[in-house]
Amino acid sequence: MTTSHPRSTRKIPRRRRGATHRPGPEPRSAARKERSAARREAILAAALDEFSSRGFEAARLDDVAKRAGVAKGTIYLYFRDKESLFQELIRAMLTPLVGTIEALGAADVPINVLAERIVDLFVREVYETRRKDVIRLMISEGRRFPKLAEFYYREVLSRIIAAMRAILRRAAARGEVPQGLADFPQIIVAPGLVAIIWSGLFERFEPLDVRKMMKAYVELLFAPRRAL
Amino acid sequence: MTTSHPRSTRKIPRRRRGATHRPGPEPRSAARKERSAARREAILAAALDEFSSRGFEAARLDDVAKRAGVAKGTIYLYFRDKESLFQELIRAMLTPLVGTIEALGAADVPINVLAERIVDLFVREVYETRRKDVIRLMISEGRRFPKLAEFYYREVLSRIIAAMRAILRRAAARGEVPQGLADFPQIIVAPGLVAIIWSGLFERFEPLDVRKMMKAYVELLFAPRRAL
Amino acid sequence: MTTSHPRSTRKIPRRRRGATHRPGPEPRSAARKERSAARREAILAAALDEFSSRGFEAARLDDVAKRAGVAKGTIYLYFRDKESLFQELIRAMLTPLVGTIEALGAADVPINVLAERIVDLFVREVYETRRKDVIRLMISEGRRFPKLAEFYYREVLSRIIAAMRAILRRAAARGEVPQGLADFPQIIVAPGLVAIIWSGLFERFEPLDVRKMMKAYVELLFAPRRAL
Amino acid sequence: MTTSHPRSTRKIPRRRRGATHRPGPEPRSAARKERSAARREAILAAALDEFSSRGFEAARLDDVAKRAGVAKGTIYLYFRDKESLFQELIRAMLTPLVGTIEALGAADVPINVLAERIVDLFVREVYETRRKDVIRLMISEGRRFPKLAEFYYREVLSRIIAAMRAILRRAAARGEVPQGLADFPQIIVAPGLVAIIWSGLFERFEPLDVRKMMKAYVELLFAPRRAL
DNA sequence: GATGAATGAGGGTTCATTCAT
DNA sequence: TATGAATGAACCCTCATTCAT
Repeated sequence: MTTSHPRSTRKIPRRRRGATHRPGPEPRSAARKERSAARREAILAAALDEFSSRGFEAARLDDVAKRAGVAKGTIYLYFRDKESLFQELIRAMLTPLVGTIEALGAADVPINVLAERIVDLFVREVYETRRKDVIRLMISEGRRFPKLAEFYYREVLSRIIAAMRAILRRAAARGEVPQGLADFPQIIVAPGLVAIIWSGLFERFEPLDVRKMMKAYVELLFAPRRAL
Repeated sequence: MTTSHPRSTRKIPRRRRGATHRPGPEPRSAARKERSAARREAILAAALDEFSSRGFEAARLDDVAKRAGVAKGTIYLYFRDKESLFQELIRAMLTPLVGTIEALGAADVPINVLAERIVDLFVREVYETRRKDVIRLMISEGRRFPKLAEFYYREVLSRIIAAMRAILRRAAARGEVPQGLADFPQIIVAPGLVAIIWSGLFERFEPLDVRKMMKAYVELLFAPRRAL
Repeated sequence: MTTSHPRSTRKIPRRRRGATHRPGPEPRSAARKERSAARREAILAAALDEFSSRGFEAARLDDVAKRAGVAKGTIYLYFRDKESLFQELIRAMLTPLVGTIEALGAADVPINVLAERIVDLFVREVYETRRKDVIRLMISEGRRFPKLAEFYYREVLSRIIAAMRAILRRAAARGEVPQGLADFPQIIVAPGLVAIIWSGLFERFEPLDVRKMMKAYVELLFAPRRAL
Repeated sequence: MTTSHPRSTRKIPRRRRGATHRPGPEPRSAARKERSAARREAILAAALDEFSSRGFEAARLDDVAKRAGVAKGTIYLYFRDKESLFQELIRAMLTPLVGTIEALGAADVPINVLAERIVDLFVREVYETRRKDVIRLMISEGRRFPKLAEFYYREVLSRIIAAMRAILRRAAARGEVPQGLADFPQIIVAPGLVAIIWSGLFERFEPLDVRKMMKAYVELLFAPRRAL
């Protein structure tokens, strides 16, 4: 199952797309290459802004272009279409996370120390950056981009989960956490995700101190236990 | 042919969409009333399907109508516009939850017993029903409907949170959970939300046994502790 | 399924249609500027045709576009919406009239000479041109565009009336017309308007020789009088 | 030529109309007949209100029904469709005028006396009544209803014009007006029409005292002349 | 007759995408 | 490369008309 509905985002491409679309312009000189990369970045940044505040469908490439300081057509020099732009945006911002987390997980330290590091990483590298918005986008729009969800699962999530699982297994072996927990690493990241969702929807009614919440969570999880 | 662009004369739609829009046709006879209610339900059900699979913006009222077995115009007899349809959908399905949860929370039983009840409620009344989709919609689209988010916060979330807090305070008083937890009831519901998100995005890659996960979570949280 | 009807969350269109809407695309090169102006003219001309034969409401922008040889969306590059198109059409074509009439009125010649000139102006510059249709539109649709009516009154009519009044006062001072006439310059232009209305409605049953009618009118008005 | 455009108001009737449509319900008893006539009148009155304030296209039968205090479907018991309603409205209100004017014209009195009577008739029977609105409608919408224009020309205008012509010929024979005037009776009614148009468009900027204007006009036309 | 719920064609407007310059 | 004018498919919403009750 991809989506219950038979139609893709845009049923049939308006006009046939050339099969030879290059992922970006091929600049000759180093200066051009630099300028080109800068434009690409500008477009991605603008796209994040627009997608974040309006959602994928409602965001207008016109606005992205304006915000990026380029012409509408220029976007198409760097991205095949709106969907590509969206997907590349998510890929570009989430991919780097994996390595960092895997690296963290490799350290052989007590679970509560590790937990603190992970929380810190989450807050500094995700919650306090644009990555928060990207994850929110992934959560909100991912369902309609099965390919993207698949990529995200394969390249990001599954690896983070694997790292988590390894950590949890080691911790369980040491008696720091219950055995069964390694089966559900989702539990570990759940409050982080909820914080992201909360910040987007309800912050204005009831602010949330993420760091404090994460700390409370870690304490809850890894407080010394009587018998396991 | 040189005048500057004049502004539109009529800025206001011909008729103020009044606050008194009736929630549907007002049928005279009982038979009609029944039929009317059935249609309303059919439209809401169809809308949930379409909104769920495509998202609010991308969903087409044409498809909603087709799926509900009515003409496009009929939708407008029951809902003012697409947005109203969306919001009523969410309100109608989430509002009833509150009472049930508050009722549960009133019972003065040990936290792990209560937790089990709540998990059961969540699985049966949310996760295994269309409410799961509605919550997913709320998460995905809520940002672009501030009024809806506010309604949801005020009428649903804040009351659920209050109930949770009460439960957690009682549990903390008994030494069942750490003191600080009552400050972050979000922690308690986090895995439930994550399960909902997961089911929408990654179920097909890696199925999730919610009941088991929730059980693991409850065990983790409320396992007997050494010292708090 | 019982909540009262919620109001729409987003009451304001995504983007305020600003006061700074440009009157058309802003072409860089001279060639483009020319082409752009030509398109604008083509759209206005087509719009006049369609509005004239169908009326504002019944006219379809699709037909305007087809007649102008552009795509439907192109219209929106030059005009904010259907109403703007209509209003600009009227403004653009009627504004230039004022200067000409005021200039005519400045000449200090006997009333019957002046009258002849005005009649000639009316026939050549209005009755035998598209301006006749524009005035007919103004008469037919003006009621539903109060802003347009106001503009028309302020920028066109009141000035024409002022010019007429000046002329009539001078003529009255010379004993060429009764004193009271200056209070009702509408009387002077009445047959012209009636000719325009007639041409639209009854020409096919009974053609009207405007020039002759206007001549008869002038003779009637300004024939030498016994005593005033 | 009917209209320059090839399409009628509604290209093709949505569904075939029965050829046997009766112009109104056929009530059995006198009471019913009365009630039926009253409804018809109510609908016509409501239609006049709505058509007058919005124009034919923009007026909604829903509003007409509401204003008339009947259901939407009821209108179709009395009139074939929106267009019929419009046309019958105009016919019903303008037809009675003819007799009155013809009667007036039959009196053999000096032109200025007659003129005064006609002015009085116009003000009391047209300008100060709903007939003013009907004439305004005829002027505004007539172009798109060639059949109606034809009816109006044949049944109303041509007869009024004939009456006017007879009057003017008699007056010319007496030397009261120039010979040529009988060729253009439109001139006589022109200020009346202009007053109607003015009242709809510009009254709020500059009120017009019709009676005074008509009086000024009559004086202008029929003041004793030196030589004709 | 009278009702008003239901229909569905129609049209204004938007916006992703293209392409001439 | 970059631009932005132009395109036209798509979609929300309206409302004349029908017809079951």
